[in-house]
Amino acid sequence: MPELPEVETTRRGLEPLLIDQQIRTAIVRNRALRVPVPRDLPQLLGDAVIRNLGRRGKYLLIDCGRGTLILHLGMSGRLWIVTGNAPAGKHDHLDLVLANGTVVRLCDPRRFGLVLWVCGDPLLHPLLCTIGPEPFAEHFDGSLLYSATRTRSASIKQVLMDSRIVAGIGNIYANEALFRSGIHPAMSANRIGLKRCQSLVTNIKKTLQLAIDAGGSSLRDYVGSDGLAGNFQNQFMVYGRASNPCPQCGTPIRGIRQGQRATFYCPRCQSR
DNA sequence: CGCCAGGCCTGCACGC
DNA sequence: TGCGTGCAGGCCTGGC
Repeated sequence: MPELPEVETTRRGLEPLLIDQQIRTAIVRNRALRVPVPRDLPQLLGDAVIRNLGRRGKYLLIDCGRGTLILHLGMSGRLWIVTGNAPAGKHDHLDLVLANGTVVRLCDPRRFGLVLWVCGDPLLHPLLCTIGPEPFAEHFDGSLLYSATRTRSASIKQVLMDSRIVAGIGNIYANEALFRSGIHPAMSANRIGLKRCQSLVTNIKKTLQLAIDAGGSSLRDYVGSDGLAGNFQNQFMVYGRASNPCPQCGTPIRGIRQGQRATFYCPRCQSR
């Protein structure tokens, strides 16, 4: 589920509650995520003080001084603050218990997420060191996307979802940004000119920002750290809207598949 | 029952 | 030879 806007919404929601707080312990109920949760997480985290809450692409980075807890929410993960004494459910695999009593809970029904502990620079971890520019970085601009795509004959949509090109863009936001730029998702990336790359970067930033402003998108199970659903799904132009009218021209939105993933576009507004 | 779902890694066959 | 590419499959549960 979570793409960059949902992870960022989670980060912002948790930040004020976690910064400078001491961790009492971690409760691991199920280690069987995509990568096994470290067995000794309670010892690694116990008494650590959270210095900073960061994000790289779709990864959440909890800086504990002596090391960093890296979380990825996979398709169905969610981090939330336990209110009251809510008993752990079937898919609540991990709790971080703070010294002040606050409990941060990781729920991930499909278990595609992961929890890692790294010492030293977390950005050097093999899973993070190949990630491309953050979409909001100033240096991520049209000319960078243009040069990064010259050798890529794959479709622009699949290239946008390649984290080595740009961080954090998944299926929803690739579809939405391409619509906003009027680019056909099946167009070969290396056939897109500089002007359109510039437009695409502008619309990637714009779409992600609008989604963050809306608290992310809530499909199926996603809710933010405060338990509230985001509502960017109400602003989807094309995603999930096959055969509904294009918001710009009224032509029915077309749904196709690209590399096992659902793609949605307007056949009139988006050209090759 | 089969199919679908927001992620991402691996391995394979293929063509240049 | 060695890329990049396009697939398929795997990791899981739940909803329709």
